[in-house]
Amino acid sequence: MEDPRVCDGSNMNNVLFKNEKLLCSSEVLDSLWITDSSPSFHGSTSMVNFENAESSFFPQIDKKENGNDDYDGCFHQSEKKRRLTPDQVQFLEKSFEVENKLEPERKLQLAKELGLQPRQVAIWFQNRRARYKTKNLEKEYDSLKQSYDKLKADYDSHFIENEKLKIEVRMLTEKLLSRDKVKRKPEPLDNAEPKKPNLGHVSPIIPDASSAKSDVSDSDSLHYTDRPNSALLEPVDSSQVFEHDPSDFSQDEDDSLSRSLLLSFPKVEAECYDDLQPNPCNLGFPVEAQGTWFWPY
DNA sequence: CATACTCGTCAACTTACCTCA
DNA sequence: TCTGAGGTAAGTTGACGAGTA
Repeated sequence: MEDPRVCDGSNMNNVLFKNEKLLCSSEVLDSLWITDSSPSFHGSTSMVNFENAESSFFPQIDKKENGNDDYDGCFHQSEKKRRLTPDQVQFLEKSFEVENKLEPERKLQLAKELGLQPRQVAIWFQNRRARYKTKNLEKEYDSLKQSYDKLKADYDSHFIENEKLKIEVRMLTEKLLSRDKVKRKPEPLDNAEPKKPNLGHVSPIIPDASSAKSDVSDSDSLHYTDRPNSALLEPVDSSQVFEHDPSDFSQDEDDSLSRSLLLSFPKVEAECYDDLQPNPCNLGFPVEAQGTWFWPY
């Protein structure tokens, strides 16, 4: 059914790689190019003379349906649209795969081979590029959605892990504080009183366990007793807090652990999630998910 | 050299037609 | 047979670059 003149490999190559050949051989171009001997192409009048055309594509177009009157008329703009034949489309597709842009020379060559007007070829390429772009966008969307879903899953698992760690920090903090209270009990009351006036301009040091936000940040200030005015910040002698008691080795260990936890966790969280926020796209997270990036301590 | 004009091409959008479930 | 949806060829528009007077 296919005319080997058009569809055999060598001929296809002549069309598809014409541009390359153009660069190296004008003779090849001449042989491919419009000549008087070409029965299927006569420049701008090619559509008028198709009755004599021997292109394999063209006879399928019309003779089935409309006879010779429409055979010519099918290319008049007033006529109804006609689909390209599968062979024509296949040929154009192969050409598109090679190069999706259409140089004028190639356009004319394809038009000649397919028995179409150069304008039809140009339009086909324009529409094909548009379809290609649409499909590409769909693919891109799918891939982005996949990435988003994966990131979301990661985020969710990190969030859960983070919640667990926060609970652990809170428990350890409370444990630490209750131990401090036990230590302070034997102290005479008048030792603490002179420091009361300072509390007026200093935030309370004892963290409120009921306030989630104060848990970590206040715990930080509790232990930064080496600051210059730490004496003013501390309601009790800081030396008592960090008093080294060789007899209570396990407690010391516990204290160190608590301290390191208190100091390090907020940092870790900040490092983990701060880099999510500067992303201008917010990684595509929905607004409701973005709200949880600001941890309520 | 700068400017204005023409021409060809492109992307984006729209319309009209065809096919098929 | 009718109909609506989807695909596709072709039209329209505006932007852009190259060539030219």
